[in-house]
Amino acid sequence: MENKKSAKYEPGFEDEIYKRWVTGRKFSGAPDGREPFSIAIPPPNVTGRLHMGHALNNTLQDILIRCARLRGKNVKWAPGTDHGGIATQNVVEKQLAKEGQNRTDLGREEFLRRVNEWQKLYGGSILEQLEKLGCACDWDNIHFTMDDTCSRAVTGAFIKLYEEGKIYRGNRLINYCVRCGTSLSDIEVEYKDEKGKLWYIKYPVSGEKDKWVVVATTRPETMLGDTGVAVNPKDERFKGIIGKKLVLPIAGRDIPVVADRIVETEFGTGAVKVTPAHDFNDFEIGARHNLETIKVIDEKGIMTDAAGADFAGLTRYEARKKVCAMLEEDGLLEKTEDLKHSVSVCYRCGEAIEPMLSLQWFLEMKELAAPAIRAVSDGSVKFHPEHWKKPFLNFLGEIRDWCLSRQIWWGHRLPVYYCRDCQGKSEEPSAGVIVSVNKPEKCPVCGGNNIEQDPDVLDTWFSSGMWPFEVLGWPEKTRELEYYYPTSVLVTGHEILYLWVARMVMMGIKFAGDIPFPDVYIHGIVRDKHGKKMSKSLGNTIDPLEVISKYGVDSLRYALTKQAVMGHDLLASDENFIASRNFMNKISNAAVVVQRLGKDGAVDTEKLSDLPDRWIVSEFSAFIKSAEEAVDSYDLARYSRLMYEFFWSSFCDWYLEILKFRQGSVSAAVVGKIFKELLVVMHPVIPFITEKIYGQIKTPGEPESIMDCAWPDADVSFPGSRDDMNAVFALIQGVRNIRSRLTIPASVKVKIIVEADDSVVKKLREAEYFILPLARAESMGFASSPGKGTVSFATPILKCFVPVSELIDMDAEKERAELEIKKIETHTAKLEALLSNPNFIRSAKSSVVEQKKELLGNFNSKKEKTAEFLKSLGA
RNA sequence: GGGCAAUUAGCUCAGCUGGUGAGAGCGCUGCCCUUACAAGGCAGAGGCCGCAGGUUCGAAUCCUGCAUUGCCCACCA
Repeated sequence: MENKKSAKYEPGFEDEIYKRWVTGRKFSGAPDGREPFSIAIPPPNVTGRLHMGHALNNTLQDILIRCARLRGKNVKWAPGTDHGGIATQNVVEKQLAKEGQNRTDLGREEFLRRVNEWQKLYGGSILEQLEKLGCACDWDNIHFTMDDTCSRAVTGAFIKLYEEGKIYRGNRLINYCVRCGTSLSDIEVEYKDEKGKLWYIKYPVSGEKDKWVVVATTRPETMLGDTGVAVNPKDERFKGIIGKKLVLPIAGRDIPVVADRIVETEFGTGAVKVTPAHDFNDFEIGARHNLETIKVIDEKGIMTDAAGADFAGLTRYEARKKVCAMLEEDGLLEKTEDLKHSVSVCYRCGEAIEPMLSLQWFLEMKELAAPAIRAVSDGSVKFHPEHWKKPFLNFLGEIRDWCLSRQIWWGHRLPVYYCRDCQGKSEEPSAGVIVSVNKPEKCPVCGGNNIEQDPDVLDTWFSSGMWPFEVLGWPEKTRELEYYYPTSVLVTGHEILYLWVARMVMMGIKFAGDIPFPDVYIHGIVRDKHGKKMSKSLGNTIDPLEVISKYGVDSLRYALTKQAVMGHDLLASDENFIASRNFMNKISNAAVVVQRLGKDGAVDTEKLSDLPDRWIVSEFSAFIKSAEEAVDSYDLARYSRLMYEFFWSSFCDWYLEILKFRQGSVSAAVVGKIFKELLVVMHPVIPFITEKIYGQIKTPGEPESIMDCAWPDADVSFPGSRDDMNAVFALIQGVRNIRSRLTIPASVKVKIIVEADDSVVKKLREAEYFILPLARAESMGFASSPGKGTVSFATPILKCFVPVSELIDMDAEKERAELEIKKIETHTAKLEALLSNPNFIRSAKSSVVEQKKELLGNFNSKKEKTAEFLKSLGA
């Protein structure tokens, strides 16, 4: 105790604590009579490595979980991983490529074996990284979107939807990524602004000399698949040409001119080439006018035979060049213009999407969306912040059918089988289709055994859409499902609102019979210190694990949380982590003081007599209340800022400083109690340091772990204590201000003389034991005639004089006093005007009026006292 | 084209269900290694709260318009 005890915050102790939590089964949840609180983790991809987004997302969840647990709820945080279809397949394929192989070399079975192997080896590392973060996940129940439970759920759901006629197979225009080799749903497509060109091409009118229609296009290579040209029916320029035929250049085919309202007269030439097989608009135009569809680009991005002998086998980009060259040669290329337009790209690899006609499986969405729309509209599902509600509803309202099938191998294979014999007998798309959990022995129609399973797998989002009830055991009617579903809240970023959240709401209502969660807490994204989005290609990523080893997990968690203001992105910078680390250091050090000050013990906080005790207890209660409110409204940034403020300013800067000068043991007991309870309240955000310190200061009868402590009560407070303390603070700060202004060295003690009412004097006497040391004063006297050579200041309830004859600068002091009076006058003038305004008196709440009156009184009182001081200076 | 958000101290951001010397962290200035903490303490400087209107007794806070930035959605051939 006599030796200086180093309390520097040195991370590195966390793993051991985490191990204790796990072996102590602190994270496991099982149904009981308490109120449940559950969260299904947004499952990271098995390929994932912890990034700042994960760190933020999981820290926030962990805070909610730990908080709920401390506040007496039965919590369950269900962890797990997502198989991540395309993403994972891409990763393994890349690895194969390094070995000079590709997946077709291996064959489906062997490839899947490799992915599984890979997944087993690396898939768990993301979860280990969550442990590093301190996440209180229920590790006894880890799920994986391709484990047995999830697979059963997925197949069951698919079959049910098929039997209800919501899943169908159709030849439709879909988005296809030629690099990933699969179709994508419309929301897996991203748009990128690009500088492109607009080519103006002449399409000669069939049978008429020197007459042509000029069309503008950004993709000249698709003209090989043109089966029409469309113009707006109201466009006067094309009145005579509608219904005529044009000769498609290069191909030489005749194509009709049709009128369609979708065509903008303003854009380009007002005439659009129509390629129904490779453009969504064109597809619709084609459908409306019975135009042929000619597929000129295949799934590999290569021109098909239908593109003509000159082009078949070329890539789409080679074809573009050649088409342009040939048009130029024929004099049919009128001009080209630069054009900025948006290009659709694959959200997994960034490759340009090729819209194409393709036979795929779709899920009819309108009916599924309807109850989800209702749930969001009536507030059964709420968004925090609320402004996401509108775009979410908008998405659901305009939802299109979901292309479910993916032409990759890694994923849930469609539970769809084809009887090749029956298929051959009919043109019907449903002919020979058998949807079944297992491969049927024989065809139920023809009895044959020429049966093959569909090679495609399901969109990975289909299985994650069922996550909140999959993790609780659905379709089994488990006790957990019964007890923990719906989960309490979903914590996620906004980038997967449609891709994932919307699907969960729809599937939850459809299959689990209820919304999956009543609250969706949407946080921002973590950017670099310049506000740029972090990306590997920019090289500006910050590895949370590095931050953890450098500054400690708690520092990372705190730094992220304090910035997690609803609706805002956050910045990851060293400055932030350092500030957090300093906070941890302060806590470590405060623990030393608290321990030295002594013992804990039973304290009746309701019978405290010492002002600072009464004050800190009241402040603490107020803090807890605000902290609870903050957590209940998912304002975790506020929660963490509140704890910082209370701890640093109220607890350390004032209370601990005061206690150093207090005799007796009551305060020592109070400080122990409050500090311990403070650790409990801070624990959800900074779990490790609080557990560590708790372990050091806990007394024998108390729980082993801070996780089992009770959340403190917030109902003790002493009404006048804040005012009284503020008055004392004002006195101390006034004296310190004078000391600083006159650069009185710390070693020199001053005398202070106070002029005040008896009641004030009495309180100051009681507080004298800490006023003197904190103001560095040797004595505090009470008098009304301080004599010459003093510097002074006033608060509303007292005047204070500090004799400093040899240091005083009369002119400067006068100036200060005059300035102070002027400042006060500007405020009193405003207040007086306000209070003499009958409208204000009439309309404002009486409490506000009272408050203003008091404020004016305080100003006046202070002004009066300052004026007296000015007078004494001889002004 | 439509929608949403942001704009407050040199920097990064709180505050915004209207109530009156506008807050924090970092940075800056001055004094202090005062036996928890220099990763600290104390005291300061620094803000027409984006611009222009409006509502109100009262606006950083509500409304309208504008500007700048960012994001989302859309059938920009």
